[in-house]
Amino acid sequence: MRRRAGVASVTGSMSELTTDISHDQHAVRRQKLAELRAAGQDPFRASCPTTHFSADAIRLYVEGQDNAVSVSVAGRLVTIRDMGKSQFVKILDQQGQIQLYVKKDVVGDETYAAFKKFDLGDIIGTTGTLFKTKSGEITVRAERVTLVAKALRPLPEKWHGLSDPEQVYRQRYLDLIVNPESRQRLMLRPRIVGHIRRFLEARQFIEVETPVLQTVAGGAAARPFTTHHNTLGVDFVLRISLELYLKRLLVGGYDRVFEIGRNFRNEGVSRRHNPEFTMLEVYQAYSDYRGMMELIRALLQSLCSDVLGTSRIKHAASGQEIEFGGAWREVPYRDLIRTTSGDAEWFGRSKAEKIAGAEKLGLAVDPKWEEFEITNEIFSKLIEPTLIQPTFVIHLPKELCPLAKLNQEDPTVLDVFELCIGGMEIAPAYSEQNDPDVQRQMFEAQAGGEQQNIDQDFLLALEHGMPPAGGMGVGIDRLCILLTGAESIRDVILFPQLRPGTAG
RNA sequence: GGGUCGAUAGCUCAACGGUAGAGCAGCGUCCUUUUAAGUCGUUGGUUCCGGGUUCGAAUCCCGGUCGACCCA
Repeated sequence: MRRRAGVASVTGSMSELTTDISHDQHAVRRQKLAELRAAGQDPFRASCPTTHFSADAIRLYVEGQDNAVSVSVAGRLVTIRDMGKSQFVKILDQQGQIQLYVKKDVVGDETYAAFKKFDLGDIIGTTGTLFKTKSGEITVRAERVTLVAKALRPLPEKWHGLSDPEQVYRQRYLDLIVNPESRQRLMLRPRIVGHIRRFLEARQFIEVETPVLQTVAGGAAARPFTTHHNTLGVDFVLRISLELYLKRLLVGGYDRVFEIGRNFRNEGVSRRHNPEFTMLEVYQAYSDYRGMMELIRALLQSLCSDVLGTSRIKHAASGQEIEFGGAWREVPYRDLIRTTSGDAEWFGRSKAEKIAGAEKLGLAVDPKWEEFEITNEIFSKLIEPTLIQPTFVIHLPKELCPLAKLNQEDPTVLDVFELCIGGMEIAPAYSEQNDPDVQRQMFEAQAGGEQQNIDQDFLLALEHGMPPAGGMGVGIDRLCILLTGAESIRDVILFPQLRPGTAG
């Protein structure tokens, strides 16, 4: 990581007193680069026409018909098996690896001599015909091979790959080249996101983009990042949620709307938290939280069948299998609290009794907390981690969210659910509050003395009339953790946030 | 922010108070269907950084940097 290539050493054992750089791979490659240039070759070509990616090319092979199909492919040289006058090598492209067979009496002496100087890591292009080797691997019999871009640094070891987590994250490109499981996992994410887009578009949802730079960070309770606009002379915050702008669009007549975008929260970094993370938020006018239940279940089940090809996924942390098929468990928040606390009358207890009860359960409780916070500590510490199978926790207490509608039969709870899977909150959804006066009261109660943190423009929009709607947020990173069986958010984010440091 | 653990060759890892090693990669040789290809030879180190203890430190102690895990 913080090491540098050693300087070339001078060895007196050599016949002339020359600098021996044979141990210094960077210097050896620099020298090869200089030789190529001296010979009038371009070690960094402007282009390299190809006809196929690797897997597509392999699919063209017709059984029993060697050398019938010609392809041009390009990629990074990742394996070399040198047998003197012929070599088997493998190149890696976007689709994976393909083997090339480079034979001296096919490519000619001059090309073969040049090819022998190629290094692992170089990017090369080739044209040739497909055949099957005697061990059954479909391979390109190279007729031409060209160096397309020289690599001046060596690749990590081929068998163990790159395992230092710091280097994996800082030099993700190396991880992607040498660790196939990382490639697979990270390439699954765009397929998941693409599927979500197509799923929602098929249901007539409109995708939009709303501001990242905001004057009030609304829609969630989190510390924002602050920044500054020079010519306007105004401080901005980076958004912590998408909610309030998407609801403005409900007012504006976008009846089904969604955004997949980055949120920023100036809080801790952990296995489940990255300072910037991706949320899907979706709003459907004239629906409600129960409509969102149908939506998320259909979405996740279609992801399982269309992208993953299975409805059962191994949960890395617990070792259990998560079953996404069928109907999902639905349970009121208060029932879970009563069961876990072992106290059927929990919600009738005084604050002192709740503190004593929570401590008896082994929880550290701050006496300054409100009663609902003490209760919610039981949920987040003792209940949520145990909800491995998909579970809709419904009817959360009204203090927990100022943006949802109260239940009509029991106005102490909300018409909301929290979808928990794999011990994580995956998707909260609400029947959205659309009464501007109730919304204002909820904001004021939540803000306490910090009235400047209330988004007055949003309340003005509500006064123009917002249709009733179901709304839902889905943490895309957490969903990817779940669907890829990853253990950490850093394994599903290409470039997770680290302290500044130097790679290589 | 607190606790625990970690950093040694380009990469993966040994050595745990007494001459810093191996495999892969590199360099040189043999080999025209290999699959971690094989074969013979060989180079390569500020042991993360800075102090300290000791006759002697990769190893023990203190401080720092970066990372991992747990907790807040």
